[in-house]
Amino acid sequence: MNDEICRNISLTSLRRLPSYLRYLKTQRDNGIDYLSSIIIAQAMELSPMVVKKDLSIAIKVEGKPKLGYHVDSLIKDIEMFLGYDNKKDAVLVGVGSLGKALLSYEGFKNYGLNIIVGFDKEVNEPAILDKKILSIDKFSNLTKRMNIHIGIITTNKEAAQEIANMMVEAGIKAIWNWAPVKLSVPEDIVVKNEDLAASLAVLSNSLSDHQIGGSI
Amino acid sequence: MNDEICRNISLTSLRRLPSYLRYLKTQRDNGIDYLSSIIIAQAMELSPMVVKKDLSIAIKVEGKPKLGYHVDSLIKDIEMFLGYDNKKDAVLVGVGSLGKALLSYEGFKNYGLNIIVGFDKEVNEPAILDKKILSIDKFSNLTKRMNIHIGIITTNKEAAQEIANMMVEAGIKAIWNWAPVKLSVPEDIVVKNEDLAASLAVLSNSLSDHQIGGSI
DNA sequence: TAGATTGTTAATCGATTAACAATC
DNA sequence: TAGATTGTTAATCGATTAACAATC
Repeated sequence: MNDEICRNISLTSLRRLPSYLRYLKTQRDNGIDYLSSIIIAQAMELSPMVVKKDLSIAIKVEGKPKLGYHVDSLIKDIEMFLGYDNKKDAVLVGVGSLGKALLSYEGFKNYGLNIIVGFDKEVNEPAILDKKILSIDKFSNLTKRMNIHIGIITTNKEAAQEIANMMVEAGIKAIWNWAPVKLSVPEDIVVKNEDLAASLAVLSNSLSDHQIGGSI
Repeated sequence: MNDEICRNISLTSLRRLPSYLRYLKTQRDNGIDYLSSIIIAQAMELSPMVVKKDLSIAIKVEGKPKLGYHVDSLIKDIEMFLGYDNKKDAVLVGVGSLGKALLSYEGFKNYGLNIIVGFDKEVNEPAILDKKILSIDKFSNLTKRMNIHIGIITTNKEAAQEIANMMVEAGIKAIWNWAPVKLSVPEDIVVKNEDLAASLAVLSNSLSDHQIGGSI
């Protein structure tokens, strides 16, 4: 009766989309025009059902029975869905070794993310590759002026909450937090925690005696 | 009838354990002796039920009705369960900016991981902090001799598969892969992919119009 | 046309949430 | 004892898997 019941986009599907993209691009570069869910599933070690469900959330150009999915269209659709088409600007605070690593990571531009500048308390070097490093004093002003909505925190855990507050004040809407703390932010701010300890726990567990059920 | 049916340890529970640990340690340092699931849940923005279920997978010393959990015992139990008690040695291949960041990340020692050495094709500096950097030629020999079972790949995507093969040959059992490729390894090798693109997809999605249901 | 693969609807499975007896 | 909080067993919820009609 109600057509507006929300489309079921699962978090796990969303997480898998970037890896489909990687695979599809390599196949496109090999000159492949069409791929079936069966082939994709084999290559990515998933079941064809999962592939079909996942792709269905992003797809505009439907697959063709017997042929499969048109690779070029599929890539475009997924990129569109993931927002890789319109580059998103981000700022980073905390130019330690991790901050430097993210600032110099070339891959982000493929994913629609553009870290335009790094901030730190002390500016020891003027830039990392082509990214300027500025004093934290200039954060608010620049972020507001450039209307930036994504902030990346790579400070130590002591500074993280303070930086988060500053980000919120400056109009940041989404925070990618690499510091090992739980940030408290207003409800409308999205926080994605990159928890190295949690990753490690999963890996470590797989080497121990008491093991969780599924695959990682 | 069958007592041996596997205990249900969920992946999500496992991932949350490190953050309990962080919270419990701060509270212990504040001089708190007992904490109830209700208090913990509030602090971590979970429901008390989730807390009780999560803790129950790791716990040896039971909580006390009316009082709650004994913080010290709880910390010890979780650390034991996560294997933080016996430090695990790991080796890292690919001393680019990301590799350097991981080599110099102080936090790992709290999580029972000890990256003892970094390898690269070209050795531009002899060490990062106290971690030696060695030529990749020495990988197999050293890894076998020291009987190391965890390998971290922070190379570019072109080199990753080759390095994975080398690791497997040298007796590595678990691989933490930061390169954006799907590695193919024998079935008994555990691979944990750290997929920056997937993280970013989730963050990015939250800023867009078509949004997934749950919280991140 | 026959065979293969699609998108979708129904069944299964597993994790989260709720309910509750046990107990300090 | 009464109240609070535990651990556990049952109900709900959501995602994964299976089944199948539609179609190229």
